[in-house]
This record gives sequence, structure tokens and C-alpha cells, in this order.
Amino acid sequence: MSDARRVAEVLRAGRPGDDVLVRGWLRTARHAKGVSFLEVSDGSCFAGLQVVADPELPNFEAEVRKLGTGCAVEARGALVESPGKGQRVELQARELSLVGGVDDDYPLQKKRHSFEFLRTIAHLRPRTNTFGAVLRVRNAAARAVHGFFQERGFVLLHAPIITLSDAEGAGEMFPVAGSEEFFGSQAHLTVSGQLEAEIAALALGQVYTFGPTFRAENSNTSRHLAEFWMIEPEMAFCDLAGNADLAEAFLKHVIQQVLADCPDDMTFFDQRIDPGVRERLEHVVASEFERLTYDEAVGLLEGSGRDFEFPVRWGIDLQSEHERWLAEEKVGRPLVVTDYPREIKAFYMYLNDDERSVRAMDVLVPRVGEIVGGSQREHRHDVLRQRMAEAGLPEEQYWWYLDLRRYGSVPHAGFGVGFERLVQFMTGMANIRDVIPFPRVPGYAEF
RNA sequence: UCCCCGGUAGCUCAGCUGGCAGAGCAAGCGGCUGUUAACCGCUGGGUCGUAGGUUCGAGUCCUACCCGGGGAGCCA
Repeated sequence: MSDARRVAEVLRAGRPGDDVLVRGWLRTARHAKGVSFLEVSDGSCFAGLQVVADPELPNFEAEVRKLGTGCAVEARGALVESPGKGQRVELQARELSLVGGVDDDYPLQKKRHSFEFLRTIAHLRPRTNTFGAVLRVRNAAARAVHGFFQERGFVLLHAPIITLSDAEGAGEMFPVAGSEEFFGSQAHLTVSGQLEAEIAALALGQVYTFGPTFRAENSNTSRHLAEFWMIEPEMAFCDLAGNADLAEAFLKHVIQQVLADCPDDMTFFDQRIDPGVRERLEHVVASEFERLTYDEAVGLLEGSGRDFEFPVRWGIDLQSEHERWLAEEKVGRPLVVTDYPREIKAFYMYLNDDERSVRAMDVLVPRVGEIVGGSQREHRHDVLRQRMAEAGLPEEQYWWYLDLRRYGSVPHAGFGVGFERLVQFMTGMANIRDVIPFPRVPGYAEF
């Protein structure tokens, strides 16, 4: 049984005089004439613990003096108040042993690396300040996602990853090799758990999925991945307004939790990655989200006096430049745009009485644009059949989806959130490939 | 997939109208009584993304391809 303590706990609660054992990896080693300073990080928090080693150690000359960045060490000794600046306490080593050395071609240096380079060494980048912080924030966000839904009585649904159904409109799918022989039909990796979530919502009332999804789209951008994690709540007896309210509460809850759980990591993002990100997040938590219909949004855009690359007229889908103008300049806070033209949205969205718009919604936030997309679903059997016919979809393939509209159908609604987009928004990281441990993008699936 | 920019030492980059391949950091060695991305000195380190082409001569000019970045489309 180990009596080792985690650096986060030692820095928070350690008292001078404590006898402490820590284990971790050296961020940096500073060797002066008769003393060595080792910064030991174990990943438990942003900061490392300064370990002081002096010549009394039996292995001082033979081992300690040769320690460098990346070495795995184990240090035991007394915690003392630090006479130097930069840390409250430090560990005066009584025993210091090298657990694993590093070859001299260790690629991580005690200096800034480009994120492009770090991606090529994804097996080592979690040891950097930035990726340690990203992974801790990602963890806190995932915990907050489950916490939000669990507190409200939502049931977690494990949607299938291999699927025969083609969730229309979501994008290109990865085919599963050998699926024809094995399953008797061509199967693909899922692009969305929404249709299965609807099944569960119409039995359990309120459910959510939180799992990997896959898009074979040839998208080369800083906001797209071929494999990403998506959160999809689905609620029975719920309309579009209730859906928007849930999305607003959800975003505020997750952001608030991350700010509370990861203050040091957020300070780093605020100072070094994206100045102002913390204030932006606090603003989102504090503000009421604006609600606009698509008609109103188009009216505002047309009256903006701005010369957009893509001209605005009723019927177009809103472009990135339009979304950002609305969120950043016109409204200055998150907003929910609802009731889009039927032609630009999916077949399963509820058709409004005007018959030209559907009950779709997008949540737009400053800097990122669309972060949540959802809708009230079409629950009327005859209307859904007609919409599928217009979209050219075969009823045979969606027999069970149509069945749900014949047996106890109720109004229901839900939305989807890309988890990495959310982490991007919260950390201010510019490229989505740098907020997932092992990014999959066109031409690249290493690690 | 489209438009623009880039690829030179382990990393970050400089290299002019074509003419001997450079710096800082890292690494190795040495020095320095308490450092904070410590500091000082010395040494080693190159298929200039790949393949063709032009030229007496190509890191530099041309073509194709690969990879990366920014933007766009698609979307989450």
C-alpha cells in the first residue's frame, strides 16, 4: 500500500513538517553548484511541486545531477516553507530515486512548442502544461454533463455505434467492412444517436446519450473531427421552447462547473491561450440567452448595413459570418434562433402551421458560432410520412421510426452538442484537434 | 472539396535579384551556494517535404504530389 500523495493535495493542504512521498515526471531541473531544483508534476493539477536536492543525498553526484526534463522520479522528504518565490511550500528531499530515465532525444523541452508539432507526439503531449489543462477541463466538463442530466432525472442511453439506419442529413458515414456478410445489410458507424434516443424518450420520458460519433466528411477545418463525442438529450412531452430552455440551462451548468472545478487551469487558458475567455464564460453564465426566430434574425441581418460575403435573404441557411455577427455584434451574448425554413432542415423536424418553417433551433455563441443544434420532432404520423416522401426516403428503412408515431406518439424534442466544440469554447483552444486526446481527421488516425 | 499561405538542424525560425547551409533554444561536456522557461562557456548536429524539370550551378525558378496553417463549404 502506497503512502504517496498527489501534488494537488500537497500544494493545497500540505503543512511544513509533513513527511511526504510524491511521484511524477520532471517538468524542469535546475542544477546550481551545491543544490538541484526539480519541478515534479504528476498531472493532478496545473502546478508542479518543487523538490530540493542537496549533496547529502547518496546518489547526488551519480544520479540527481543528471536528471532532466521528462525523467520519472520518486521523492520522499519533509515539506518546508519555501524561501524562494513562486511556491508556498517545497519538498526537501531525503530520498530521491530515478524510476525511469529519458533518452537524450526526448522531444519535449522547457519552452513553448507549436500545437502542430505536439500533435505529432500525441503520446507525450499530455505531459505539457496545455494538454494537462485541456484533459482536466475535459474531464470536469464530462462530469458536469452527467451531473446536469442525472440531477434532472434523465436516463443515460447507450446508443449503438454500429447501425443500419441512415440518420439522414447528418453527413457521410464510415461503412463497416464485412457488415453485409455478418449483419445481412450494409452497416455504418453512427453519425447520431438521436433516432434511438427518441425510442427511449418515448418510454422513459427524459434520456440522453453521450458517446462517440463518426463523420466521413472530408472536412479540413479547426472545428471538425471524423470521430467526436456528442451529447444528445431527448424529452417526451416537450416542445421547442422547453428544448431551448434546457439547452440554455445545460450550457450554463457545464460552464459553471468547469470554472469552479478547474480554477488554475482556467487561469492558464485566460492568460496564455485566449485572453478574456474566463470573462466570456462568466458572461454566458450570467446572461439570459436571447431568443429570435429565423424571420427576425434575417430581418436584423438585412438591416445591418453590412456587406456579407453571402448575401442574406429569406430561405438561405445562416452562414458562419451571419451567426457571428448576430452573436458577437448585434446581440452580444448567446442566442437561440428558431423556426428555420423547412427546405434547409431535416425531415424529422416538426412542421409549423405556416407550412414553410420547422421547429428547429440553433444556439449561437460568440467566437464559436453554432454550439447546439436541435428541434422539436415531427410526431404526427401523416405529416412525417409526407415529409419523408418529399425527402425521397424509403419508408421500409424507417419502419420503426414511423411506428413510434402510431403507438402512443407524443410531442418530443431534443438537441445535440458536440463535446469537443464545448471544450473548445471553454478553453479558448483554437483547433479542435487539440481538445481531444487522439484526433481523427482526413488522412490521419495515428496513436 | 475550394481559395490563400507555408514545409530549411530535435524544436522555433532566418537565408536578398540563383553562386561555400545560419541563429536562438534543446542535447553532450564543463562552470556557477537557492533556482523559477535559471545563468555563463565549449562541442556535436542537415537527403533544405517528395518526385521530376530549367540551368554551368537550385534551399532559392517551374510542374505534380504529400503534409501543415488560415479562411470557406458541410456540419456538431
